[in-house]
Amino acid sequence: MSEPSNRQRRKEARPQELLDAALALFVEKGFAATRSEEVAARAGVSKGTLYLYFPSKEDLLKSAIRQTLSAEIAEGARILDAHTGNSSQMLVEVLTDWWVRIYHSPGSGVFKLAITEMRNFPELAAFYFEEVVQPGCALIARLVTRGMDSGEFRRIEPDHVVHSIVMPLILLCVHKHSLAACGFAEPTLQHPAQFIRQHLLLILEGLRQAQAPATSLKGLPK
Amino acid sequence: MSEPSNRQRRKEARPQELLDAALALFVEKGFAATRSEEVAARAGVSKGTLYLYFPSKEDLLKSAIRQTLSAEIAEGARILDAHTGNSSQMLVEVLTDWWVRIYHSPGSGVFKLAITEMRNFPELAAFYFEEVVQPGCALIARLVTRGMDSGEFRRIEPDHVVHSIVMPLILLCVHKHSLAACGFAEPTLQHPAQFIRQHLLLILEGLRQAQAPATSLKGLPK
Amino acid sequence: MSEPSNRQRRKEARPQELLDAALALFVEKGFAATRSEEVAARAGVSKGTLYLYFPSKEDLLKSAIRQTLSAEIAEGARILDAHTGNSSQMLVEVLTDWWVRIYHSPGSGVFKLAITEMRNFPELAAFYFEEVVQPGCALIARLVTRGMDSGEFRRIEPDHVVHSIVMPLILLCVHKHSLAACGFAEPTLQHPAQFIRQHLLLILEGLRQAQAPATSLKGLPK
Amino acid sequence: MSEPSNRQRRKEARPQELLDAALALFVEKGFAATRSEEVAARAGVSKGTLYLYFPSKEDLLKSAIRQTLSAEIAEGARILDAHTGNSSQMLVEVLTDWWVRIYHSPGSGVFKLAITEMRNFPELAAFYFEEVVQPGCALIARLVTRGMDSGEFRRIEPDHVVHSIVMPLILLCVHKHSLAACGFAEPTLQHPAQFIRQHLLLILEGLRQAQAPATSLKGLPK
DNA sequence: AATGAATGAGTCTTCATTCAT
DNA sequence: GATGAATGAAGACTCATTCAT
Repeated sequence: MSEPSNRQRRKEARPQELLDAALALFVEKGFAATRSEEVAARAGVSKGTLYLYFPSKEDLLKSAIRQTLSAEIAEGARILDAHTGNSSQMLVEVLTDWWVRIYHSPGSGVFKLAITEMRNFPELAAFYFEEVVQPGCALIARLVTRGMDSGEFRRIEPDHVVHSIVMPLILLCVHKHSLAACGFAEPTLQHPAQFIRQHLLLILEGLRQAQAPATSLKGLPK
Repeated sequence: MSEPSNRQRRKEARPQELLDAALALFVEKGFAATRSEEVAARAGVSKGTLYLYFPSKEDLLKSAIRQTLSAEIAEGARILDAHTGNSSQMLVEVLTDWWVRIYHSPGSGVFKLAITEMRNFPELAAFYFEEVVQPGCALIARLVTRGMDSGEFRRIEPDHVVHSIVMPLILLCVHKHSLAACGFAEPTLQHPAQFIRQHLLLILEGLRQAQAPATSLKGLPK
Repeated sequence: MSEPSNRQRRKEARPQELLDAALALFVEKGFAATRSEEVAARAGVSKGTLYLYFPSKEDLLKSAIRQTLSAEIAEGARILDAHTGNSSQMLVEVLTDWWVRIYHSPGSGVFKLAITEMRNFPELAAFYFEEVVQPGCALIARLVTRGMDSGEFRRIEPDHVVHSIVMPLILLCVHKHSLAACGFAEPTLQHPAQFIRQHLLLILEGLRQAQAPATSLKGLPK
Repeated sequence: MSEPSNRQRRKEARPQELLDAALALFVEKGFAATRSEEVAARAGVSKGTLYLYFPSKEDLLKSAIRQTLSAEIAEGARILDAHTGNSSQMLVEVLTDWWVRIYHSPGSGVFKLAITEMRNFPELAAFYFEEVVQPGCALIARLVTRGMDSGEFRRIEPDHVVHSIVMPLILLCVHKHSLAACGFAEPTLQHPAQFIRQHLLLILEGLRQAQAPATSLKGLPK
């Protein structure tokens, strides 16, 4: 019943504050180019304190990546599996909503970070592949397959389709932390929700049965 | 008729050898994590020699990026503009061939490198945007617009389409130097030519006029 | 009343310890030939610590020079201006005492150092000229002029006299850190106080009014 | 009788050209801060050529110092010993002429260089002491003693007098290559001949027998 | 003889990590 | 727990010297 003291609360929040700071800086500048003192400063503590919570800079990287994004992927799986609309709608509506959330979360940076640091830290590659890429792809593959099973989509190799769907979504996140962050935002990518939607609509059109009347999504006025 | 001496020949080849070595290592490990001595060693020379040809490590990075890829983009523009087939064919055939060449060239690494280092070196962002992104997008936009003008494609916002087309192509190159290089090759992405083709066919299907019979590409057996 | 901890005390003393070490080594070996690690070692710290207090070796040089000597010059001005004896006495007695103090202080090395490094660091030239040379010369010029005004000295161009007076004093300091430090001490210069005195007596004799009886300094037994 | 070819002439002149270049640069920047390639460039040859004539940079320094100045000192001794005027005249006239020649010769830089590098190269100290300092002082000591023997000068310790005479002359040369070279020329020292003369006149006055009428130098207008 | 490409030891400087306070 | 002074290994870059041409 006793309130945790302010200090107590700070203490418990520290690890997360440090991870947030680390993630932001690693995404921005890269692991090697980020000084651990910068991470501490951004989290509002001193250099020494960082080492009370994490044994090394490398450990900080791994924790930051591990902790972020996996949850978002899992959440996506839950939503999609819970959903019971037609597949076209799910493909466009649900996927857009889900990814817009990811886009605006700190997790969006993990794609860039993982790509960048993977080759220097092989454990990262394994983790990223197993915890992010595979579940993510499986998630979308399920969605696509369901649509084929229901007759909404043509029967083509689902794995190819999955990548046509997901790769722009990922690169959009990467773009946010590279070109866009440098002020070179492509106009098309400045409104992520719209871009994602249009992209998925185009894919949807490519997937649809030739004869099937486009009745599943009514009025997609932009 | 006099042969250039071996030493002479090496001297002229040195800058390119160093740039090649630098590009490969920077793409693999990142700029900050690559030691300049490693670059020299990979080019078969000593540390000091590197500095005979490039004034600093940073300069080496910029030169390596500048020199690669721009030519490939320009080449793509030439091919596409010279081509006079129907747009569907160009979208699938010509784009696939062009990108497969890029995928297998050292330039493929530049996408990853640019993404990674851009925020640390703003000049890189400007260069990459102006010399790679804009020409590349313009190239594809021309192709798409042409197809709309000829009645082959539906009239939708071309910029969105461009990104749906190109983003997987770019991420495929990035993938080559990240997950794939770590041994986590997604099966679908192991045969780039096939993946690109299937991706473009899916987009093509999404672009095509509803009533138009799919006769433009005869026999697309996989 | 609480004692500053040993660590605390060291921290405050560090900059001066480093400056002392730097001055000694730069005077001995020259700026370029002194390794920054040597400076640190002489101050009893490690390489890295040096850079906690000074941003660069060059900065260390400038600080070392700036900090030393100016105070001695100012002190000289104070003494002389406060003094109210006859000019002959001041010329010989006060000047000797003042310069003997300089000779035995670490500041004596600054003459050599400034001469040596000035051309590589133009700011040093400006500083040395304005803070050392000009005040020093002005000081002695005042003394000489006073003697002329009082009728003790002949009226001749004071600026020439100033240099005849001061140049041996300066070169004596330089000598301490060059030939003498190499073991080639000229016998005459081994007793700086005596040499200075004899030099100033000779100058005094050259300055004195022909008819003036040499009563101002009684008994100059050496 | 055959003219040496141009190439021949160059070849024979090379060592001296290199020594001149080396001396100028070492005096200006110091030994450690001068790159041997700079020396070669100033002499109009390539780096490699330097090493055809001198085995090392250090050797170049020693040769440059050894070769310069000793001759000037010897020449001074010859002139003075050959001269048969009264000592006052010699002190002022001959010494001024001699030193003005030194001041304007490249040898003037050797004083600064020797002072600067002596402690890093002990052989230099020995050489400089034996070949420059001692002969130079002996020369002036002879002059002074002669004047005492002839009754023109007071009998005081000649060694002190020697240094009062010579130290400003030396420092004047040092000044030429330090403050003056940096654009901070003291007005008094801008006309070396005048300064030297005035300095020597002042010393002369200090040396002269009290009762002796100043007839030895007639009309010393300025 | 002359050149200048190449070398690698040497130096400045940074920064992850430790530890006394 | 928190701090930040101290460390020293590591890395960018320089330059005296060599040697193939």
